[in-house]
Amino acid sequence: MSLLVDDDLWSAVGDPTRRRMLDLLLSEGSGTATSLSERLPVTRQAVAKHLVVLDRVGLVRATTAGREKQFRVDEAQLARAVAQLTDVGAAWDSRLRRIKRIAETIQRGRDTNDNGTGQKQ
Amino acid sequence: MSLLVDDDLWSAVGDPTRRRMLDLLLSEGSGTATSLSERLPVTRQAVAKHLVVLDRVGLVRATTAGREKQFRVDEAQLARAVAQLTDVGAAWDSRLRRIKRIAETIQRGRDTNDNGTGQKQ
DNA sequence: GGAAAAACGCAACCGACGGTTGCGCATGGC
DNA sequence: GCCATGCGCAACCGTCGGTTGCGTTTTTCC
Repeated sequence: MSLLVDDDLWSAVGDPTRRRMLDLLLSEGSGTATSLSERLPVTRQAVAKHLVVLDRVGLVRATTAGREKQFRVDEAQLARAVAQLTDVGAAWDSRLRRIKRIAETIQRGRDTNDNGTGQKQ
Repeated sequence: MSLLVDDDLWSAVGDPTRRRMLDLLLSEGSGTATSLSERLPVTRQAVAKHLVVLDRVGLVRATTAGREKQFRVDEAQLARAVAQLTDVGAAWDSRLRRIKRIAETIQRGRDTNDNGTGQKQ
């Protein structure tokens, strides 16, 4: 009921650029700040900042090799993020279903003159 | 594949305070900036700003009655947002599954020395 | 009817964030 | 050894979430 959501994880995934970065890393296996920036509409420095954020919440991990720093997705952590997305979605969905069911019941019943919905003043 | 996500809708839902506001509006049916702010750790003005954002993307609608401005969730639009959450989640989930399957195949086969996944430099 | 209170809107301000430009430093190829 | 490549650090800018302060309108109540 209380939707225990890790706000850090969520907000990490909340940024559209970071989502595209995760998409790229997933589809290509790994990438550096430079390689990712070539496929994104932002500069390398912006990508590097996002990588710091993603690393801080554990969604990616880096392996330094010489002058290159390869990043790849931490699959377990991304799975956790996905679970949170679907959890919140499911919670809202169930509430919406319940509301719709109640609305239909009222529509059928018409015993209560409690003005439940869109009554304009 | 391209995950056509409405960034405005997503970012509206991306903020934790706005998520809590939607939760409150769903569970209580409706609310004003003042009533919501009493149940949130932020001021009325902050809530009012968030309501503007939510209204702009169509997630809530307002009905003014005298000095009060009642907000309620637009269920169809929230349903769209939920669909986007689950879509992105499903896309990542399927990629994760595919990666895991490939990893297992490599683990079993050991014919390719193409270092596809978690090979530490 | 008039004063106080309740609800709202507007504006200024502040810190954090996404993004850019510019520079310096290390590593690798020739 | 030299130069290109990749990265990190710092300064700066606009936007956003949040606050405080003040003014306006509507309701309440004597």
